[in-house]
Amino acid sequence: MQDRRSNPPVATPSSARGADGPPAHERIYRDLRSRIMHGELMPGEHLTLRGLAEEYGLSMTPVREAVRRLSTEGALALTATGRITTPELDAARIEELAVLRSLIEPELAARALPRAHFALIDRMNAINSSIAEAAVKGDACRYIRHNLEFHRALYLRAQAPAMLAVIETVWLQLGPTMRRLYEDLPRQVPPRAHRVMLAALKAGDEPALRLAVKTDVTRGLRHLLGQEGGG
Amino acid sequence: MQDRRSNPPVATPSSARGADGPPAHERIYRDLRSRIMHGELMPGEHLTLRGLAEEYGLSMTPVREAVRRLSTEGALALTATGRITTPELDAARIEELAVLRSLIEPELAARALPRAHFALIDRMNAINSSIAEAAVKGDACRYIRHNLEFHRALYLRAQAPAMLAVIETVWLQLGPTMRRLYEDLPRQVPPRAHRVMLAALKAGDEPALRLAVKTDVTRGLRHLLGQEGGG
DNA sequence: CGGCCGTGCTTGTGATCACAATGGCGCCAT
DNA sequence: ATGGCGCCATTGTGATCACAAGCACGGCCG
Repeated sequence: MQDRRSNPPVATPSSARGADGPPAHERIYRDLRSRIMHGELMPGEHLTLRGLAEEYGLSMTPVREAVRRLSTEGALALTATGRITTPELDAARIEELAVLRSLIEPELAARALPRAHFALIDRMNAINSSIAEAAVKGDACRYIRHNLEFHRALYLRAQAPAMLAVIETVWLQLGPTMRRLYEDLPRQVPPRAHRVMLAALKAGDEPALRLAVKTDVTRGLRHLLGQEGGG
Repeated sequence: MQDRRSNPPVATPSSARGADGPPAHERIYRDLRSRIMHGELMPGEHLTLRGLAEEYGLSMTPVREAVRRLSTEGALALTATGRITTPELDAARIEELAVLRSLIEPELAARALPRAHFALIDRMNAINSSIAEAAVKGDACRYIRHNLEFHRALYLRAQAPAMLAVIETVWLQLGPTMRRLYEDLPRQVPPRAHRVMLAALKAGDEPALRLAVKTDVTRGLRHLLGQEGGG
């Protein structure tokens, strides 16, 4: 790229701030985080600070902060020498993360249950259709994105930001691996457990909801572990 | 501080690197994280990048990364304008974090149970004594530190790094609040549930262990919520 | 005497630079 | 032809600087 400034010593930071919204490092962080969580990056992919900085039209400083935050969350892995890659999870790690999902998500669902209006169920139904659509089109990224959106729409009603943050971190860590899964595997049936969840939601049946959520998560686990040898 | 270098343009980074161990930003991160998790900082305390930089004898750059990572983990709170404080948790947030503990820690304990040698139980007994000792001396920091050490010693045997990382993040968020709790409250009995945990461990009784862990965590919750109005 | 506003110090943000270590690649010797 | 070695480009690390937005304190006016 050309020099964006003619006077040698410094550049004007104000010129880069098109909008006064969130600061640059926050924007990179959110964008990268979303891309990783939704499986837009394959496991083992290499990233560089300068590459990302150029991609986002910024200097290394904010990029570094974003990358560091993401590596703390397990969304990115740093080699011993500090190189940045998207993580490759082994079977044990995947199992752990799936168990965390099965521990936390039923609780979130149960907390959301009393607050689940009809509008929410309608919305979840719509998302469910989008999932099926993405599955038919073989769009792995969209499939993952809508799948998580389905869960998040429900959990947002739980009024439990701390628990939601934790579970999103788990999703984040699973992001690249889920990408590989849905890339390789023939598309799974449009989610079956999701329909059970919706039924339990309508019926106000908490135990059934908890079980359905756990089943949904565990089903994904089996697939992830089943193909782990082939990766 | 005086200028550490006479030539004006740049300083030599090599002079600051006394040891070639972990990089500076990692050291600050770990140190700050430990201090926060173990309640060495009160809730609502103010920190500044330049202040921390001076305290650690570094520039703002690595400090910024450490602070950002910690704020991502919920160990530090940033005001809307970016000011850094140690978080003040409300009752709902505390309850959430306690529930997360009660969901995850029994699972970790159960996974550690088959691997719990005599040496581990001995060590946990010793830590338990240290807890009682700190309680008598009214040393809140040491009390918190040994209490977490007690749990961590057990959970390390679970061979579940991802789950351990998550629960440590929860501890981290509770750090300053626990500090305030143990500061105000008259010292609680030297942990009762810990003895039950040890008994269940010796007996190899998983359900009893799960219950004991959950009880230990929930007991802390009640105290935290009970005094929440007075903070 | 109290509330409002302006000014200045404080603080976070982002860019740039110098440096060291690493990883990759080609070259040379066997 | 292949394996080892050394050089160069790449990449992360940390320091420093310029800038803008705050917050606080003090002065001014009501």
